[in-house]
Amino acid sequence: MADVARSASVSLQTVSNVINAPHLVRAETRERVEAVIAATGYRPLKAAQTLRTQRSHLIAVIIPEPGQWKGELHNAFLHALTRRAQKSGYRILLFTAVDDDEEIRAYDQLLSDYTLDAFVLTGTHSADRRTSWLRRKRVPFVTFGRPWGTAGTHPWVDVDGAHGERTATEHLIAAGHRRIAFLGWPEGSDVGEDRKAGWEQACQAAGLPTGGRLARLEDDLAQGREACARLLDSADPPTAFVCVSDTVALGAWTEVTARGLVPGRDVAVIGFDDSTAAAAVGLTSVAQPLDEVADACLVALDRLLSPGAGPGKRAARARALLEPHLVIRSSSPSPEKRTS
Amino acid sequence: MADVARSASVSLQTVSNVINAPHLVRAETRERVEAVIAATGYRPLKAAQTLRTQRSHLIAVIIPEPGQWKGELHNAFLHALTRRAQKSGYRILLFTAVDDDEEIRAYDQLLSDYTLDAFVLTGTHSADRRTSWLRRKRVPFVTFGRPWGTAGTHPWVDVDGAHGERTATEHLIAAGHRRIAFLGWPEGSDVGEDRKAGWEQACQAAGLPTGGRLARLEDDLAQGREACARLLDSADPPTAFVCVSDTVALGAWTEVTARGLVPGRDVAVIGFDDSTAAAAVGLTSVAQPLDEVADACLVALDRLLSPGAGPGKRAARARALLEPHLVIRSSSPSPEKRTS
DNA sequence: AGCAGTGCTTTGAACGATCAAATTGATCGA
DNA sequence: TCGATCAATTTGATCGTTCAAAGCACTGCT
Repeated sequence: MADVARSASVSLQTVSNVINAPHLVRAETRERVEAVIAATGYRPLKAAQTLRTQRSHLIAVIIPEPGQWKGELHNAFLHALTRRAQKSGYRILLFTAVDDDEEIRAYDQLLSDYTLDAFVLTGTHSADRRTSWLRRKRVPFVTFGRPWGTAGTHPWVDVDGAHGERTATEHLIAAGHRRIAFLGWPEGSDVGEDRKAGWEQACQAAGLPTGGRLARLEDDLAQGREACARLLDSADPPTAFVCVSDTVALGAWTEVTARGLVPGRDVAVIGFDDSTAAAAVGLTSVAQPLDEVADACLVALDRLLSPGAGPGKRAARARALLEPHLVIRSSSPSPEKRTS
Repeated sequence: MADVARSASVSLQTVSNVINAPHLVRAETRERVEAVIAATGYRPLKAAQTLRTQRSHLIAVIIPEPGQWKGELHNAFLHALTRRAQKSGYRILLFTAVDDDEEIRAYDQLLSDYTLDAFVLTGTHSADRRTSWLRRKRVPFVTFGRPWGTAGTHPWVDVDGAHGERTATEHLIAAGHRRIAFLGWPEGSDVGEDRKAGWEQACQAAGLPTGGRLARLEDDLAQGREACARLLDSADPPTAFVCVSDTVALGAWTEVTARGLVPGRDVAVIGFDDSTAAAAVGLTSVAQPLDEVADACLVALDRLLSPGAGPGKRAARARALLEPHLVIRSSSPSPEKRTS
């Protein structure tokens, strides 16, 4: 910076102003300084800025144990977030933790070591200790996931699971399906119940019964296959399966295939999350708009971190409920067939 | 830090010494300072240390486009790396790039903004511009992946793919298989050829022919399934398939299942990478020891970053070729059957 | 007594940036 | 002509830490 100042015959502060408050500098001077900056490739050192301003431009995000919180989705989210953050001059810092308490301890460490600007949390659930801890410490954060059942609210971004499953179910109904089953998770999962509700809503709106068409199982391929088999062997077998996840849907897909039936022609199957496995076997799936999620997260953080967002006034609280979209593949009717 | 110094009635420098060079401080004094540190929970600010020492304790790693370089594996690697780095007081910083040139530009940005300690590269290939660029800039780095065909060497860690496939093939031979096929990638992939070589070695050692038992295809489930079908329909069908990846293996698994055959009983299938999909369907697979890889990466970096590793003397160059291990599931003979 | 050596601790400067306040030079109305 | 106002720029202090050099007791040797 001293070099730039000398070359442009101005003081250090003027160089700083050209970068951080260009309106304070006369156009002529500014251009001269900018030319030198461009010529030398000067970029301010984050460490020095951080020391002075208490801003690191770092955002910490957890990287979960592989296999937890559906690794592939989190991975895609991390990617989208990293890309989007980069565009706003932020960077993503990783950390690990096996449970919420360890995660809180990780927050504490990160905050005292690095001078973090914010956190992005994933996998929120009811009575989430993490959000209350962060709120108490007045640390800016956004969650990917609604504050399920929690009273205190905070900026969040989420994907409307109910809307996704409703769309999936309506897609099947439009193609003539009348006996549509739902393969869901056990009770107690906020996300799971939300997705189930979408299926119910669509069925009820079309006057289709849901009784006896709901199976609850762990997020496991084998259990999905088994549940699918059970329903297919029942007195009144469904012609379509809407599933709470791709894992479960792939189980159903496997069972259908193993019976010599063709998914999409004989029995329809729809999953959730649009995993690579779904794409590989041609499974129709509800895709989360992760780029939009990442975008909304950073917009919320920008608002939180920009001056004016003091702890006193919490202006427009950012909440974004985004709509997923259906990726139609061979395991469900193609849109053209919607002639019924 | 000033608070600690005052409470312990010592100077700032002594507090610093207690933390960074305890041997310089008298035991009595040290204990007094340590007590105050413990009581106040003081931790030095990274930003200030970085400014002074030019060390950020930050390691940058790419997070690839989802679907590239087999996302799930990279994700698991990132997790292992994050955990291991945390243990050594380092943190992982993410960045994205779509190709090598953009990646190099990202290096440049990261280096001038943050004061990075090192990079960890993945997916090395022959004539890799990234490694030469980093070497030229004298930036410390380790690669997960051998410097395929490159003359200049640098610290690297890799998994012995040939050893993995050899082990897989020997496992099948020990169980009595004599007609073992290999589903591999097209020529030109260093990793692919390495894995193929393992299968060849095992076959040759056992006097089994490999001619006509090799299929080359893209890393795609459908192509894996197709190649499997072609071989099964040939005049001399194989009884077992060793595959270059889980994706391909799952294709073969699907084809076997669709024919009403039972994987592991009628036809054996073995994949590579031990993905969650493999675990879900019970596919035997070669697992990369990612914890060990992460460990070796950090050991190498520690050596690179510790004093004494000046650019002049490059003491013991770190290279680690780690052995993967076979995770035996239902799609291949169980070890007990090894009675033949 | 004087001087070098050793062990422990303190002092002053520096890392690279920004903030707050001071300075300079115009412009302008009274 | 003089002070007031305003825009553009500079000066001095500061963020929290570590480095380099110095200071201060002792000890031991001559």
